[in-house]
Amino acid sequence: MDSKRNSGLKEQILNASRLLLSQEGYRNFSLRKVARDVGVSATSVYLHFDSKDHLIHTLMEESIDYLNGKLEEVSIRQLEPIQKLQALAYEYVSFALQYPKEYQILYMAGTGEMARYPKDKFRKVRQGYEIVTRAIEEGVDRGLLDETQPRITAYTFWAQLHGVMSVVLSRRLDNRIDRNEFIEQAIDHIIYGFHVRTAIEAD
Amino acid sequence: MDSKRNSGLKEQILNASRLLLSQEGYRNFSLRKVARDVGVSATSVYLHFDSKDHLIHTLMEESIDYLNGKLEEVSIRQLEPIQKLQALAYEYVSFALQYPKEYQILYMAGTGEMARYPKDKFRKVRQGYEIVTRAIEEGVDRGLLDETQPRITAYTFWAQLHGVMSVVLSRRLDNRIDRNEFIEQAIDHIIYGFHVRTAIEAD
DNA sequence: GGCGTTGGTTAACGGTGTTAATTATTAAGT
DNA sequence: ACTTAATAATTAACACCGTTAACCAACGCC
Repeated sequence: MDSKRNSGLKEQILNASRLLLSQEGYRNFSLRKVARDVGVSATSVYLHFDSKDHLIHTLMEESIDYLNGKLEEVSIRQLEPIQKLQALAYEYVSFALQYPKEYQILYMAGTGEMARYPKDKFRKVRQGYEIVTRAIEEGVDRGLLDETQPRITAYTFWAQLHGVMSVVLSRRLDNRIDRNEFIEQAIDHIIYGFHVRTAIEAD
Repeated sequence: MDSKRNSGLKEQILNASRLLLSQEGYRNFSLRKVARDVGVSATSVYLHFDSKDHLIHTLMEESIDYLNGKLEEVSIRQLEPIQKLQALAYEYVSFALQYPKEYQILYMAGTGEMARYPKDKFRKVRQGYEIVTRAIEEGVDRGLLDETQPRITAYTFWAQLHGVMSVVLSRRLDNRIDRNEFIEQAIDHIIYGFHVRTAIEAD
């Protein structure tokens, strides 16, 4: 009925979903609302997505791909391992702050949505871990870090960051605390916790 | 129809809810299922709870109270600040591992449920932070820790722990990694990340 | 013309939270 | 013992949800 017959309905659905999901959360997110927002019948969503889950997972995958790209960019920069880890942390934080809708969709997901996330796409989820693991291994090789199991450390690193941003974005942060200061100190703590020998001796 | 007419229906509802919620997640949790499980009509739930949210929040509050109690116990023990922080961390982890159902209900909650959590009950949520903050302040006073803003550090501490357990319990942990080893190392990192003075010099 | 393919529709099914009206059961008062 | 009030539970209904099936309209192609 519009000028063009199908001016990227799929994209329209994704945009409306992104907005609705971040605004009203998973609980109040419904296909029928999405359909209403884009001015189309509810069942039309099924022309582009197999299910509500498929739609949500598409949204998640978008963000994962974007974030992975950003991390990869940082990863190939010629940086000292410690600075690289720091840069990775800030890149992650930047994504969360710059695209809160997208990040929230990811981090609001909770166990439920994650459990239903298709297994064959978990490769991408792991990609972030791989990048961090490589940076840590590099640090270990150069004698800057004393981590016996870089893979575990990578998980710890990621988990801590996730926890930090989870607190920041869910209003659980005491409002007497400045957000940026909190983030800076948190990242500082996380990096400092990685047994950085030279940093201590050099200071 | 049973022997006793109402043998703690409220408690039965809570038990069934705990189970269902942890097993099927928030997504597939429904009052009607709960009602069916306890063998009662769906609307009977409303005799004891104002809404689905109220039921869920009651469950959350239970766990928060329990955990706060455990943390308080640790807190009044006569321990050196560093050991106290470590003990608090392990208490938190123990709760998560010993009562995974309850912990999952809390940590699966995500932003949505948390946003709807009644404001006047957030005092209790903060209690955990207060306990950690006190421990850190004690460490600072005794010259054991070098933290300029204990409150921020407390939030960091908590956030990191949350992140770690979030990874552990949501199967996002690579299965080549031993769970306990991961947890130990993570806590080690977290504590070590707190600029610990004597620990470095004494070692 | 006829034909299938694409992009969309409406109708319907079983399930959901929640409310209103209704019935059974218990406790109290006199 | 009989009435009254409160309590505990029920059934019926509403509006919404994800999903499926059946249908319809426009287009390209022969």
